[in-house]
Amino acid sequence: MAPQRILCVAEKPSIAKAVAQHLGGGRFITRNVRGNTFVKNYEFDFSFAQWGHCSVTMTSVSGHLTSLDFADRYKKWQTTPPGQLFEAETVIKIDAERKPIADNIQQQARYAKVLFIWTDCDREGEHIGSEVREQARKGNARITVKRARFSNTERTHVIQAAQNPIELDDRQASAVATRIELDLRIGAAFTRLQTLQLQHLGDLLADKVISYGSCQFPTLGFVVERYFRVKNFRPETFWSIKVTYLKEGVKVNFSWNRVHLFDRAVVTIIFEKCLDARLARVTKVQKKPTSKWRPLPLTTVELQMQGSRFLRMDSKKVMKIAEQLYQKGWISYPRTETDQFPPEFSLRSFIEKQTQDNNWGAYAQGLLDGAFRQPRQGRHNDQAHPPIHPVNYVTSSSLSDDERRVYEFVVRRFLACCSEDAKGEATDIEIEWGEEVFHAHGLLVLARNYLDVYVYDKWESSQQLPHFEIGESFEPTEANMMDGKTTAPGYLTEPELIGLMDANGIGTDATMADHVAMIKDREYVAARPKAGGGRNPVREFVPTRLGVALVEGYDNVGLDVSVSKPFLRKEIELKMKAICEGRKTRSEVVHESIEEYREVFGRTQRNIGVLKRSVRKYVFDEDVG
DNA sequence: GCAAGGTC
Repeated sequence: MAPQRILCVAEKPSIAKAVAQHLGGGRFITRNVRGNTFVKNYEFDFSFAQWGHCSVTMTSVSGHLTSLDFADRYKKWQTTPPGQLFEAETVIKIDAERKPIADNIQQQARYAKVLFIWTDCDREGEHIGSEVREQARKGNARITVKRARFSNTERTHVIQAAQNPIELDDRQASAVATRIELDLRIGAAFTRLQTLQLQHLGDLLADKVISYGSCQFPTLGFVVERYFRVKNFRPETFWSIKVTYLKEGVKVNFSWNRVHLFDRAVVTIIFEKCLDARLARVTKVQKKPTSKWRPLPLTTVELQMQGSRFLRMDSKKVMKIAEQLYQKGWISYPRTETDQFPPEFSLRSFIEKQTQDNNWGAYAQGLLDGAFRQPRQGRHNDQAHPPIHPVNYVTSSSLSDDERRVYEFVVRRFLACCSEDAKGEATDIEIEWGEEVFHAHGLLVLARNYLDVYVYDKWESSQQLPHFEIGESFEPTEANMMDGKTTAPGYLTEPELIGLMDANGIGTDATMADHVAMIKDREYVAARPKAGGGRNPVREFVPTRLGVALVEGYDNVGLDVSVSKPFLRKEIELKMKAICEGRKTRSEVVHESIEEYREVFGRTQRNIGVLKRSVRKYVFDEDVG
């Protein structure tokens, strides 16, 4: 009897190849798929515990297979009232460039007994799996469907996954289908409404698409909120007391525990009392070991934040470069939320590969020779990908300048994770002078450890404090009452923006940089290098007049929750979770959310004058009273 | 001409 055929389908070609290599034991045939240069079919034999000795075809899709759009009759902006898009008929299509991939799955499924899905183990992966299943059933209605549970492509892990198939999670797939439908309906309805209404207010906006999206608007909202905090900032004068004491040739500066107060008279009285007391007395002398923790394993969000801070590129660029490095096999998959390495992960073999480098090779060797520490475990695990790490060594001469910087960051971060924390000794001295308490803090770095390789962190010894005894008294060498002014916050920087998006659940690791780029493309915000940032300034975002007009306009339309706030997106996220946990169904959530947004939409439409006035005021400098 | 999410 001929062996059973099994069709395996991964989310992307790289996973298909890695899995084929492990299951095929290095022996497999590669076949091209007509019409697509990336997707390949790998054929090999494998003995499954469940299905016996089988002939396997391992292939992949390339992300989502289908897309959702409105039926043709709703395509014309002029003839479809935007509000109709909340209930307009939608169609699921397979775009022309994905047709060959879909056809391949149909054909391969025809003689297969089992469809074994190897998409990423996250929500989107579950949905992509359901798209694959749909195609496979078109070729073979009776095909058995299973899915693999895996979170990395290490050999033993892959084999373990192959031998323990589980079921596709339809709840997760329908949570994603819900998100897709809501994003389309809400995004398209608001985009058409505001574009059609605002476009002809003046030449500056003519032919411009003024888009709305559940992610791009809150992203804009963060930038505008900070802008107003800067704009409305009024400096306040404060007063403080500073004490210095010259001992053993060291000038020790003591800071006031109250930091500063905003009442000059009060500080003057306090200061007088101190002077009257004349002698200050040492009340606390403490030396204790301290440490600066090594960084956590690298996630995408962290790569984007640190990258836009230290590598002279924006988050979108960092992701593009990381993607290239991944495609070439130098680093692992760059889109991950996981900040913990699996326990069986072969960290040492990846460290080993870095020992040949001129800059950090000796450090890597030092780790292998005994300095290695198991990385800290963060609290995130997407169950799909390990933290970002170097997988192969590449010399800097074979990389572009940008690639070299990102690769170097990934390597240094990885080596730092596998290192000991930096160790130091902290000295704290407290004095009482009059009724006030002042303190001095000193740091002595004893062992730099991870800092030697992770050049992005700074931790330096301070000036060494002289010896003090508890109870010792002295007359301060100098004491001054100082005044100062509170300073305005800065505009939102790119790492801050990425951090806010992450904290508020706006976008995913793979899309955050896109949303940031989108609000720039739409000319809602402008990016510029932060002043005083030296040779390597971080970028900061300032909203354009249009960006301010939109946010302020919506804030005044009379909505319970403005669309520029992250709240509405968060709600969709919670509802997706409810679907995943079986507490709600797709149709319930679509119905609820559409009704909710229809209300927001209706109110916006009725008060469209408010939005228009805001645009006239900010974009066209008109006096709107 | 709309979104956000995958991916090349």
